Amino acid sequence: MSLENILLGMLDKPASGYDLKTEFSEGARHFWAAELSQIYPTLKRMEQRGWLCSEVASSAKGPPRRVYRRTADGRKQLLEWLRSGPRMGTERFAYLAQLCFMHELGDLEQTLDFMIELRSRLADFLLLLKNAEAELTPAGEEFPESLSEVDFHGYLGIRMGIHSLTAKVAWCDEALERIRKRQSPQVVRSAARKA
Amino acid sequence: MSLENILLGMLDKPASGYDLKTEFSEGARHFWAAELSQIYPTLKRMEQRGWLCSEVASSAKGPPRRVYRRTADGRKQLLEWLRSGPRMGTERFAYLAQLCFMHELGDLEQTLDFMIELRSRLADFLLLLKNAEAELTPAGEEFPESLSEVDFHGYLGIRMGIHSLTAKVAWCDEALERIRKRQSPQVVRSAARKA
DNA sequence: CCACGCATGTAATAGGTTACATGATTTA
DNA sequence: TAAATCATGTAACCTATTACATGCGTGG
Repeated sequence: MSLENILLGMLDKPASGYDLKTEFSEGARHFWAAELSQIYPTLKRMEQRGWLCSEVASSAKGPPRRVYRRTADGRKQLLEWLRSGPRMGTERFAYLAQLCFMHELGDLEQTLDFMIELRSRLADFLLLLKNAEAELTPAGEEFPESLSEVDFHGYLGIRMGIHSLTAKVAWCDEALERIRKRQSPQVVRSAARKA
Repeated sequence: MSLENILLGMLDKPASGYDLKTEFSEGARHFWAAELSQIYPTLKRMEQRGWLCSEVASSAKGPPRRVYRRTADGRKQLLEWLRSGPRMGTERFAYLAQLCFMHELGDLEQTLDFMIELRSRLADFLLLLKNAEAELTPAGEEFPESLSEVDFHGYLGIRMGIHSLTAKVAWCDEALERIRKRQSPQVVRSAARKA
């Protein structure tokens, strides 16, 4: 199960369920999503299996926290997963499916609106990743050779996301142009002369 | 549920569960994956809800086929989904998570092997999409304006996949170079002079 | 005192995978 | 006659989402 292994990977430092959820939300973990209601039972199950251990620590603000750390067995499990080769086939793009069937609406205007909204959402996400990248990038140094092993791998992951999202946003723009051209060829041609 | 709506979208022509599975596997439906064992019960459930109707037809080869077609209610449901705006947040990239935690192995050589394998898998998939694109592309015509509404939308979807995968493969190459540079800076620098 | 952020969880339901079970027809 | 392709499904299990329920501490 991927989530279990991802949590093991994130637990290179002790953390509570709440901490882990925060990490998922902050965009650093752009490759996966999980809700608290899934994280809590998963952590409990992993502890029962002996991959984690936990202790309750009182918190400055709010109720006491259950802090997890991974065991030797947990780390062993993580390494196995890492060595098992790239796990593919979990990709699912509902929005692409929607686009492909959009012709059923029989109205290109709605395809256009859809693509405008999609572009905006993808661009927002891209910005998030670029911020994460900026945090890793120290100014005026030999880069990325200067990074630690941990940050170097994080950097590779973030860059993959940035490349893919940049390409998607660019394609949204091209698609928008094609749709507008299809709607009214003349208008777009004169707009193109201005640009 | 996305799968239900996707099946509704695919059922613009009558088809059996087996037919639909074939369509998923052939790469034209690169945005989603589903197994037969999920498709059959889903179709049954949708028929009970009145979104589909079915009849058994004998087949030339093999046992008789249950052929589904969508009802007016089914089409209504599809249109609602299409009008609900882009469905985001279902993306999950297990392989990116693996890459980010790869430092735990403490051996860049394994990161390298991982990226080589990943690149090869992504490139294979890209080829599949390019073939699908070629099937839509008639030679020497006004393109894509000449396409039907259905094919135009399919074309947009395929192009999105091609753009994103091309970017990912390119990033694999850049990542491989960075990893090699980190392993042995001198070797790569002399190789770069040759190129 | 109320809203907000911190912090934990459960229950019900929905969605998805793997393994199993069956059987016809065609091609090598 | 054995393997491949066509064709349908069930059962057990695992994974994920949504809604609900609880309660502390701080700042306005």
